[in-house]
Amino acid sequence: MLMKTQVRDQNMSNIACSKCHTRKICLPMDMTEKDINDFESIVLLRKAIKKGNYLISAGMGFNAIFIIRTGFFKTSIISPSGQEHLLGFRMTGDTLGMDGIPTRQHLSDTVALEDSNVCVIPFTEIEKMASVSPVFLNHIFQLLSRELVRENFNLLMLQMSAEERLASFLQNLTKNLQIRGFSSSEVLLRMTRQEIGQFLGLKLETISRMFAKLSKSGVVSINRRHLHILNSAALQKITGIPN
Amino acid sequence: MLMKTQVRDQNMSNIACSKCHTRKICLPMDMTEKDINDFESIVLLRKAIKKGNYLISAGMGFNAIFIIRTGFFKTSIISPSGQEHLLGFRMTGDTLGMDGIPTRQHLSDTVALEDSNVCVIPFTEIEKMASVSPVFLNHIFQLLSRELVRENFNLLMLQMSAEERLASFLQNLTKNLQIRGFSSSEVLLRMTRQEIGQFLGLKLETISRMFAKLSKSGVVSINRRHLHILNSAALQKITGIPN
DNA sequence: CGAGTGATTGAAGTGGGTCAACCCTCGTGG
DNA sequence: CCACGAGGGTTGACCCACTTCAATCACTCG
Repeated sequence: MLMKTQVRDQNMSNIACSKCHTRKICLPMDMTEKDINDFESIVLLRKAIKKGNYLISAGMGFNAIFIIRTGFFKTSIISPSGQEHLLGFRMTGDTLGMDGIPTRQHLSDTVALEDSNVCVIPFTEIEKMASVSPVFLNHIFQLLSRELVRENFNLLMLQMSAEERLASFLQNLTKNLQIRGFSSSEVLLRMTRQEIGQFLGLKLETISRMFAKLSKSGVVSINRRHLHILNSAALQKITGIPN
Repeated sequence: MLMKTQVRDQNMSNIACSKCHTRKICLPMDMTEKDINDFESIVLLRKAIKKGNYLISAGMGFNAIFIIRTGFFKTSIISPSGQEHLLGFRMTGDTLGMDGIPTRQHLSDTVALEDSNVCVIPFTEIEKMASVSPVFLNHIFQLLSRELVRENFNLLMLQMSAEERLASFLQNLTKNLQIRGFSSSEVLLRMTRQEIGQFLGLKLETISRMFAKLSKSGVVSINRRHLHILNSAALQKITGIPN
């Protein structure tokens, strides 16, 4: 079933990580030319996901991890009480599906918020490669623990006030956009107020009000999904987190 | 400096994991006799930690992971605003210090809440063993992702009401005690109301009030640190999480 | 053009925070 | 052996940040 939706990319005879624009983000810094070639050889597939579609569903069997080439995703879980909670948003170069490693079963949903494109990396290949290349094994550890750091941060965020939460969300978002070479002052939000709220543990009305507040104080200007960061220093001041 | 506080256990000529009572919790199920013997050979040290002392400080260099033989710990981080937030409590058989793997530097503090005893496992040995034993490599993955699952759960918890948070804290605690063969109905709390609050994102007064509420409705009885779970089915009902 | 979804804004309600007083227990030292 | 102090816990009164409910607005897309 998975195979049916996977298609070999038509635009390239083979997948050249060494020439990919996300290289700097999805591969470890200290990989040699040879390491990269080895890695290329196990990234055999691309997969396109339309906006609104699931790349991963909770409970689904785990057999590959994904790296986002282009697009934007949200990851979420349904709480026992039936509410959806967002674990985070992922963009170009981010890894998806790591949470399936332990149990060989995915724990969370991953949905495309715009038409997207991912590389598919079979986990058996990853294991093989990790067992012969310490550099690569270390990279996998790094990826896993990057997740841990992210979640730690989210935990801290949930203890802040509504304004601080939204400010750190925006700070984080723009930092990630900047790292990837996108504009960090002019942003098209890919998610609804409701989704931001589900991520930050707030109601959509509160998100709207906090945007209004940040707007009134001249920190941002916002019109529906079009966001301008006018004063990123002020954002830092609100969160207390240096960039 | 680390060496100074590490002492070879005096009571045993060498450390026998195969005979240790925490074996079922800290080692993977599918380890062969040989695997266990190999593992034993790299667990060379024990370390005793007095109540109130740090086993790990944030920022400290990472070179070993620890497994709790006896005792009880809290792990915490200081937020940019200077507040202490608890990431969780750890008991017999739990692993400590995994968060240092990525950066080779610990991210959080770990403090003993009672006099405790841990096994010290040098990370270089773990890496060596992981590169030759797929079973062991897999175990390390399992441990890392167990952390991820735990944090996911904490995120969900922070979206619940005060009563629900305390109930799921108690549910979790008693489940863990039960797995380890302790009484799950009669518990001596190792932490203060303040620490429970720092973990659940609530103030200590709120914890006290919620204990009073659970007490009034006959779910628990509590006197300072002495807790009795009178109706664990009611706890489940409050959290909505089956056991 | 009209329906539907997402966003904004106001008014009223409430869960948990804040502040403060008081209690209990335990350890310490006169 | 008792007095004392300190730290942890409880409880009440009040407050406020966020939620809830509801009305209205603004795009977008059949």
